[in-house]
Amino acid sequence: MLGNTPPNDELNKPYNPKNHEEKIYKMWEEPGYFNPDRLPVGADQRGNERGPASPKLQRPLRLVGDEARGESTRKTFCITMAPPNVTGSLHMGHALGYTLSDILVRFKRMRGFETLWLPGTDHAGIATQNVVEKELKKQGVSRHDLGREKFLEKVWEWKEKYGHTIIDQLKKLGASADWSRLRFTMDEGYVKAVETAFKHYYDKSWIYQGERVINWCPRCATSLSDLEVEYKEENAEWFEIKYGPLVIGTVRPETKLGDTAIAVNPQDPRYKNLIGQELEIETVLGPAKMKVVGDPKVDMEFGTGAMKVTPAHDAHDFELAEKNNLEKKQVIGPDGRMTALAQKYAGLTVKEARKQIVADLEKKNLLVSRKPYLHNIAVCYRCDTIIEPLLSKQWFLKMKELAQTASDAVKNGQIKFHPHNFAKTYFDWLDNIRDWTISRQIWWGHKIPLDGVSDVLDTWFSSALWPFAALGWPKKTKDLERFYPTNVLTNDRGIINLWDTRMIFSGLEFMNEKPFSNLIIHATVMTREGKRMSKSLGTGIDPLQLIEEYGADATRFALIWQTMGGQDIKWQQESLVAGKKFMNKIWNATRFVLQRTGNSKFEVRSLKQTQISENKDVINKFDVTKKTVTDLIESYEFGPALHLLYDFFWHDFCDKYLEQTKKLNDEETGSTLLYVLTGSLKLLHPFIPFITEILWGKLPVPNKKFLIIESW
RNA sequence: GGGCGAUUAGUUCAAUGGUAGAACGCUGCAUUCACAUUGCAGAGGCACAAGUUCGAUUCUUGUAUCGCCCACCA
Repeated sequence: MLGNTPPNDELNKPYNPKNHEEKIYKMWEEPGYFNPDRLPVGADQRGNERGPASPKLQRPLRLVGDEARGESTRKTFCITMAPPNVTGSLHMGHALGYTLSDILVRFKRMRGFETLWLPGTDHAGIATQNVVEKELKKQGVSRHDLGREKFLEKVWEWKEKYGHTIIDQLKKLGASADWSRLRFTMDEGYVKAVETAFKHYYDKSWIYQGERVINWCPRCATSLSDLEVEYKEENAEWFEIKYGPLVIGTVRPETKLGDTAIAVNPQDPRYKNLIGQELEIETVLGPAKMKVVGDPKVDMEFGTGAMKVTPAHDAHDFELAEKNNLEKKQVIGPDGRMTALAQKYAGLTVKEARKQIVADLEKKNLLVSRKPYLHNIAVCYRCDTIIEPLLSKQWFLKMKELAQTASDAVKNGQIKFHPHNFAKTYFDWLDNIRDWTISRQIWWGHKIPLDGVSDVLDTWFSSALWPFAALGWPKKTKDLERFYPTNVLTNDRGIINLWDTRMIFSGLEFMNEKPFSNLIIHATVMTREGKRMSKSLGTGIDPLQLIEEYGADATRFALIWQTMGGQDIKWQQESLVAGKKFMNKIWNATRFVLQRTGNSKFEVRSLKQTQISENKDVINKFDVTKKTVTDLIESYEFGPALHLLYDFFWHDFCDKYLEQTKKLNDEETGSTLLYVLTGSLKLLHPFIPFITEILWGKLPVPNKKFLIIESW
């Protein structure tokens, strides 16, 4: 079988990953070792051969999938891969997260579990639509020129062409995911899952349509959830404006055209006697009448203590208006321009209107003061455009009960966060939950399954179903039965509430069972200075370049080497050097052992009778190391596990024992060398899979399989 | 504003209620017999203050600095 042969080139002096990695990956993938249905079972008793592995030594695979199911008693282990965006390319955060998953998956596979790492990609609504729109723009075409149907065709075309980029990159990293099960959050079965989920909520009356003030991105022309809004500091101006007998402050004078009331704190001695009165107020649009309402949320200390109420353009004011039955005047439209209600300002952009209105206020002698003011502005997380809070009709999902079940599942220990601290982020969000705006006014996404609605669902609505939808739900598939609930999920802390929380309540709602037992929140890779890596700031490091230059093993080594107890990694290029050197050490130690044991009758298993105390020492030390490393991986302490292995292999095995054996030349030392080396390669394999597999192929081990499927 | 975490060698990080370790870097020596991507040796460090303790880098409290998350003040 093509690619099923270990590389038979000689072990040249310097280790060069480039010569090997691609070949090795094919050797794993083609026989189906990533696929739990095609894993060989049990030990093969046939061979007594020693010496380097030959392809003949590979025994035929016995299937453990559907065919052997009845008799299979092996336990399963499943991770559903956090599906990267189809628009994505691998960044350091991915590289770390996926390496961690791969370590666990390889470890469990070697421990004899039916192991599935289920991969997929996410359609990433707004992100993907933006990418394709940008492409079209180069040709001078907008999506509106094309129309919805044609535009969607273009997006699919784009997806077919570029959507696998990140998958190819994951393979370079060594990810042992079962690509034969690859899913996409908009593939046929997944559409069915989303529809089923929507219908379920709808029938429960948890999905409703309503008019609310939502976050609106004028550029993307869509609503956004609170979690999709980011804040930026901006130097603005603070205006104080005469409001009849009162003075109110604002940074956005243009929204005052939509004011329908004034709010004061009922405790405020200055104003409380005004509550309930209707004031005659001179505005830039002439005289207006405005009611004064009392609300304890008004901060007496802030500004003048009197607050204008703009129900159509502020979420809090909206609530106030609901409570007090106030009129809602929409003066800014979805295009970011003033509406007809703004009268003479209609058609102006927000910015233009502000300038004009301030000038008019001055003319009318209504502007009391203006001064520089530093504040936070809300911007779109995708395109950085300033968010306009707008009154808009959207679909919402009621969160109260879902939040409760999600909260309970973590409180009662069904689902564990690692590190546990992050559960706090989760509880805080759930405790202050608001209904989820699930509709988006873009074209690329899951259509809301109701007649006559052109909106699509928030991307996260579909991702929320991932752990079971990717296993086949709503169909009752064997995979679903076999692998759900999954064991572990790994991702960055940035999406705890965007994604993890929503998977948890979705799993509990649709499967009556948690989606995973352990949630590993991995470190964030920062720059050496401790700043966020960001493409736009040019502070990012491309893991593919590292793989190209140092090899996947050294890159994985460097990532894990720096993953210690703390949460952030300040990326150090030096750990790559350490990794590269370590690879070389392993390579050469193996060459040495082969020189000592090649063409001989050394047996891996004969060493237990050894009488030589030096041998005992190294063997005992190895056994302890093995036990500790196993425990560390089980408790997700990957960095310490790797440090321990490094220390043992380099300083105990190479520096001490290997040097000693140069003076001796008997069978016991040869066997001991083999015992410790082969054992070490196994322990190292999950971390640095390529080099260990190559070297494994060279060692005289009886009944040898590929290392990836050897027993731990 | 609220929360979480960090502060240890030149740098990035460990460990620890009683001699503080690693990697990379640095200095010296050695070796070409697995590896110069080497070996051996060496220099070099617990943010500050108070408390608990026989004893604190470790526990408690406070201060300072830094980072991250959440909220968002009209």
